[in-house]
Amino acid sequence: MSANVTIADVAERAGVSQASVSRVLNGKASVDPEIVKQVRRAVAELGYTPSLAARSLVRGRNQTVAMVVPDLGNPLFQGILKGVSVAAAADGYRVLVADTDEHVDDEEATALEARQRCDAVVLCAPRLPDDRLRALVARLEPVVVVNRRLDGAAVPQVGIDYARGVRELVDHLVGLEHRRIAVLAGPAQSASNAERLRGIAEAEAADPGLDIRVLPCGSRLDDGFAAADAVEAERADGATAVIAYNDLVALGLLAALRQRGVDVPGDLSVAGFDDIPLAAFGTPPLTTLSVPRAELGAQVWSRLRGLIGGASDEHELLFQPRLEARASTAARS
Amino acid sequence: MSANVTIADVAERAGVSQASVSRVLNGKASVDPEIVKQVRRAVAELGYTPSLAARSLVRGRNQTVAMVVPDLGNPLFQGILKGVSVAAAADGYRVLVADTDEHVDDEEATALEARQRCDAVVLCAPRLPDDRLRALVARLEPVVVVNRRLDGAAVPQVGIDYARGVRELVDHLVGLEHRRIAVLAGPAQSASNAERLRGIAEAEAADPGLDIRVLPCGSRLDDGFAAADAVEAERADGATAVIAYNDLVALGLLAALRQRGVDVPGDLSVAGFDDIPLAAFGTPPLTTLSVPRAELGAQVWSRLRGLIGGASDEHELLFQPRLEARASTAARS
DNA sequence: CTGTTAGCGCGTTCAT
DNA sequence: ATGAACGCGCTAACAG
Repeated sequence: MSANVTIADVAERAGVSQASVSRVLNGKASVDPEIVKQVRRAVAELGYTPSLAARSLVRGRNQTVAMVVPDLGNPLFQGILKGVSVAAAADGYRVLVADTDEHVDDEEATALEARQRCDAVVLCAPRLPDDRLRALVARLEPVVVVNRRLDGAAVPQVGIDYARGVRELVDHLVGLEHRRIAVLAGPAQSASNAERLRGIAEAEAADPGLDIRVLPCGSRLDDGFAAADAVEAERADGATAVIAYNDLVALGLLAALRQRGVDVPGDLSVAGFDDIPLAAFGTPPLTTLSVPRAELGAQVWSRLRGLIGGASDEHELLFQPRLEARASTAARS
Repeated sequence: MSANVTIADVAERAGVSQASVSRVLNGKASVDPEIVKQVRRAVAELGYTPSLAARSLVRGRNQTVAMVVPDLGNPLFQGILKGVSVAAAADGYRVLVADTDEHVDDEEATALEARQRCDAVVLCAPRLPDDRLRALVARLEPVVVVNRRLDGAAVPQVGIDYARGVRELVDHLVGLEHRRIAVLAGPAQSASNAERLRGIAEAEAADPGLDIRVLPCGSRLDDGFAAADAVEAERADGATAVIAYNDLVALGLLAALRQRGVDVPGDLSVAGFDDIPLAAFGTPPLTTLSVPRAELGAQVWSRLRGLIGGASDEHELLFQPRLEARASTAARS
């Protein structure tokens, strides 16, 4: 039905010109009420639907934006995607996902290719080196950079204040009498990892009584699971708490520790980051830093829409994570 | 740069006709090697990129497919999305996500709208009544239906054999001496829930010694958490094992049970469905039925590609879930 | 307020 | 093998 019906068919059926049909469809100029009625009727009878392809060609717009992520398996990006997705949908936009599958070197090509199909892009590229990212962003143009700060680029950025969050977490732990803390670091090139580490360094500098050791780890469940040996070594060495790169890592660690008979938080306190849905249902429920993923996604869309509309915006929006103290952290015994 | 360079610019620069440029770009007809060289050079110098909008208009194709899901937060759909996404990417296709956010009544409109933007659609609509789904599918045409069977529609379907899987699970439990089993049902209108229930009924019919009670529940973490009271009542009544609708529900239940001091699997065995990444890291590790989400996604793409290419295919592909016996189920004590 | 005309950028006949 | 011309379906000038 609606398949091959064109605006010409509607025009003919309604006995008017294509232009008039176009006008009533887009509500541009004012049209004689009688014609409007005719057109609407013809549209309904024919089951006409405008060709988005043709519309895209002439308008130079798709009503589609791309979201480039390193890994859709990461709950953080899932949440942001969902947030962007529903916010964009409310404005008649759809989102195309491009998962680079952690292949940093494909990121530029993927993003560029995605941009071609869309009016703008939401870029999550935590691993891409600064200079390459800056260059990329310039070619992507209507773009908002998510979850990493980028100086010297006239592009809106929305992210999470990891440094401040992690300091809050350290304070929480210190309040519970912990002094020797192990930190499970994320992927080495990850920007948000660097931010966390910066926060750690600041916390250490502010409180000389602190002894924090950073252990290389990763960003996924199994990374956390595999870090158990190293964590145990730290514990033998006096560590009483660990801050994991994110909740996935924390949950993986929790599983490995339980398997080893280590009691959390009795023997060791563990904290994560992100407050993924499962965090509250962990064993024990995980202390973590909550970030409003959906809200963040909505803000991303809001900025993107502005850019698409021709606005310029190079502000940075930093969400403050909120400490969610749960049972996995407790006073040092 | 590459922005407003058109094929005409390339043609002029190369001193040939647009048609020739088009030919070398698409490798359609054979072209003089010399011209090929000229064109390639011009393309490179100008940084020309074909307009996908124009191409879409003339070809009637997007190189984009839509995936409609009820909830992106569900790990099952995430996995399938990823599978479809990478498989499609290998063929130069991208995928558009349309999350209906569990609003069954928007499903048709959303799917139709998505279809307009794309060459085909992957439809996950577990709640839509059969007749509406059949009607919808006809209008979506190149479409593959995921995770639910649909009789009387000439459309490929790929899903999971929930009925058989759940019987396998029951067998597993029976092998562990369980006879009184509670089942936490999923959303009432969910097709895959019905399949599971069918499996349960078959298992019961085959083994008169079995006593299985179905409890209404849901599909999410908190549904499982909230079901703890009902489960405890069943346990008081003699139930020694529970089969949850999916892993999320099982994990939620596990958390609630732990909170109540119920030992799993000592006091009660618990099993889930889907084998989401976190299942193996649960406390205790969750016995579940593993479904190859990525592989399933790849198969979905393979079928979809066939349809786009004009093939017809109305076969049903049913993946057999594999039992993943872990610590959450044990012999009745 | 309406219809006519001219593109948007590309693929594709149809001659040559 | 190549180029000229047309059309995909729509919107936006421009007249009237």
